[in-house]
Amino acid sequence: MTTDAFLADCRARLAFDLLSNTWNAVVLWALRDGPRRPVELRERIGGISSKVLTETLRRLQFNGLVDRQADPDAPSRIEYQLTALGKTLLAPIDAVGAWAFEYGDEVMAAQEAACTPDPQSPRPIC
Amino acid sequence: MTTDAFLADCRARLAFDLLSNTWNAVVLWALRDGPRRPVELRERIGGISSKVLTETLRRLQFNGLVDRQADPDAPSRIEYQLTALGKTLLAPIDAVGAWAFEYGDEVMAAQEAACTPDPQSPRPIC
DNA sequence: CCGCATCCCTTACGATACTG
DNA sequence: CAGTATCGTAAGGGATGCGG
Repeated sequence: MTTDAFLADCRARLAFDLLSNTWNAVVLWALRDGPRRPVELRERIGGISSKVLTETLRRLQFNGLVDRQADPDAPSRIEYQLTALGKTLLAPIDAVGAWAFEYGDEVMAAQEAACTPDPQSPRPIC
Repeated sequence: MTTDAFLADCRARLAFDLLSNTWNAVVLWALRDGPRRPVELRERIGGISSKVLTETLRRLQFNGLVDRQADPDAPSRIEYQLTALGKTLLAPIDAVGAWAFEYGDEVMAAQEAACTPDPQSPRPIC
């Protein structure tokens, strides 16, 4: 792959920007099984306000990852679903999620260790 | 994998938090080939200020992904390198980067399309 | 060169309340 | 239920300058 060039302002930054916020990846993931209504998404996800969910969906829509559709019979019934492009992002997201499951404990352990620091090391963040 | 549970406040969020800022992934990537001094990192990366780089490295250090070492001979010569844990994150990062190389064009195309909108669709972000 | 201290700005995010 | 409008806070990030 030798994606070394993605430093500076290479194209790969684009994907990191897509994942550089709290909710994009989570919402994409919540849509993995098929179309979902906003209220369903909020239930599945938990802890996301209506406003932020809408913002996130607009952002994903803007980037071509998500599609918005109103039920022809009941136009107030809205559904969102992944586009073909959006589905292709599930694999990388899954890779990140799988990593977390495997190494999440180590990260938390490191955080705790950093909070009871060896006094002579350059001070940690905490 | 069925990481469906990572919605709500599951552990998988941990990894997304790690990648939920502009520079963490980029700096990790810049360290992939071995130890680097801050000045080297800034050259490789481009567009990152000294202050922000330091903050980022502290953050990564705090999460156990990066290690800071001073040259015993010249203590003002500092080097950072990936920890074993940090190296394991390279694979998921690579997955994201590879995705960007493959689909980045489509994202940019979608962005442009959203900026010259079909007037009757729910307004895009722009 | 390292990295800390300031200052300032922008934006994400959250809570709440309100309209169709 | 879907979405918007406000308001407020917190944090990321950029620019600059200083001290070790």
